[in-house]
Amino acid sequence: MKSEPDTFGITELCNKPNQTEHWDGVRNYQARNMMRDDMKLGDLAFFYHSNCDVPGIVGIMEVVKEGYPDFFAFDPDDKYFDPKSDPEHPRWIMVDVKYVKTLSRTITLKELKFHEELSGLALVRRGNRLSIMPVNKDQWEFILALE
DNA sequence: GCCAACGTTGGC
DNA sequence: GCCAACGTTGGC
Repeated sequence: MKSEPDTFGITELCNKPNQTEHWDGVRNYQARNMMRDDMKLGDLAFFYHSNCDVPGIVGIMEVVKEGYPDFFAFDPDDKYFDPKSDPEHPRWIMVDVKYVKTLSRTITLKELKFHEELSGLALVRRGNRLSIMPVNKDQWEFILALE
């Protein structure tokens, strides 16, 4: 799961009450569908810092609440307001994630691209701008072993 | 700051 | 349903 550290980095998540925060503001259907359909309680996710000096994986978090309406879309004053979404028919979904750990070092995008074993990773595929992407078990373990 | 790669919008 | 125009993402 990507986030820009200037906006919301892993340190911010760590400092939240209960080290938990809702992953709001996703306004892409593919990413939404993953939060709605695929992400289950207890699932782990990498925290990825994007659009920064050293893009890469910086930590791990856990899904502590499954998909529910992103209520920021209902607030006309919010940056993520979407008039096409309302409480009766919510268009956007978020999950709650809890901080698990910060990696001892950043596993950089450059590294992830370098390893042949990770060539199937959506993150390293050309032009992929999704903010949430799947990681399978083999990829997960391989990445963790790089730490 | 540049720009490639996408996603979305809206006219037709 | 097509596709040009536009906006956004995000690495570099």
